[in-house]
Amino acid sequence: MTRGRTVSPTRAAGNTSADAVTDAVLSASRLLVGLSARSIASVDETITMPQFRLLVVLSTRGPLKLTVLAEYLDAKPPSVTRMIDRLVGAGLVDRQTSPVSRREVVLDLTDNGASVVTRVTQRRRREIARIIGRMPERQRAALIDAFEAFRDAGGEPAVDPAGYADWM
Amino acid sequence: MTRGRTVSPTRAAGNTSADAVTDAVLSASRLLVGLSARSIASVDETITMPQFRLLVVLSTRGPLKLTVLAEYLDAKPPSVTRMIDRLVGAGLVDRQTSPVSRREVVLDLTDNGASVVTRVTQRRRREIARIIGRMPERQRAALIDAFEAFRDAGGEPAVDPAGYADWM
DNA sequence: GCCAACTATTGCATTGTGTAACATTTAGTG
DNA sequence: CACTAAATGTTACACAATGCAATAGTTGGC
Repeated sequence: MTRGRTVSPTRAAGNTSADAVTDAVLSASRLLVGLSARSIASVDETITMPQFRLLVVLSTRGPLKLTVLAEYLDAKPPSVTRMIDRLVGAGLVDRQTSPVSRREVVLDLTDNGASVVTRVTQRRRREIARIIGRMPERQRAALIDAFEAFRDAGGEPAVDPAGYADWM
Repeated sequence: MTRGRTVSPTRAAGNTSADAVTDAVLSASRLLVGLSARSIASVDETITMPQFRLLVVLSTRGPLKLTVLAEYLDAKPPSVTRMIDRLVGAGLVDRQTSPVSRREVVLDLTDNGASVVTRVTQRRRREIARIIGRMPERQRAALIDAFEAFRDAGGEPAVDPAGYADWM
């Protein structure tokens, strides 16, 4: 009994524009994920993607207590406790008991941690700029418009009240 | 010494269109990743994203031996061995000693595994179609064009010779 | 003042990941 | 043909990320 072999599952029977969009976004995602990983590695080989994402959240949101940080990361507190353990060990995050409540802790970037975020971000931005530079001029504006439309249609807040670029 | 607090790191000083593109693609990625995760969960709560990705590779490429599968997944053989252990245990993958060489194994989807891929893919496509349906008509074509241009500028092969939609 | 709720941590389990060491099998070479 | 080298997959060990359950300490309400 031989199962039919499709060239690509998303291009199988019932092909709609959903497939083309999926492939397009997925390709772009692959590209950016790889690019981000390389940007991180170029600054510090030992920092993982989840760790960098945590640093970015602290960078954008400022000092946070653990439960709030966990919410932003969409993770559970135990996970975050352990990640923080490692990042404190690496000298990238500072953990202090809250001055207002002794059961809370306040997490913040160290200068070192802030520096990592800055350098990785700059690196990534440079790489992306290089790619955009190779795109046809006409496409550049269209790219942003189209994807913002997609994002809006998908239900993600058009503008995050607090600034929201912390995916990785 | 107070570190400056930027609203969004990618929008910090030196703001270029790279930032807008990054945010746009990252938002779209977030959207699709979440959507994919939900599509997988709706079919089988126990299947993880890396596992599903492996299933998709087997679905698109057909039976593979372990080292080749590992290459497609950009992973090392030991990782794949263990993932396969679990997927064989779950009845989604079939592992056979190769008929041509007794040191090779041939991995392939079981009917059950193929069914999972089909159902998750359909589900995901349906969800994406719903989102696209909410987009302004004019944007739909622009979306695909723009992202293909971005992907091409990023160096990813414009058309994968063997069909290449196995990101997750 | 005591009990309930909150906050973070620790214990335990699972998955994914990698490097190094290993066993088995195949291929090549003299 | 015999022996060695390469290929192939697995196992051993280590570590990051993740979650649930249990726990310790703290705070707040009544």
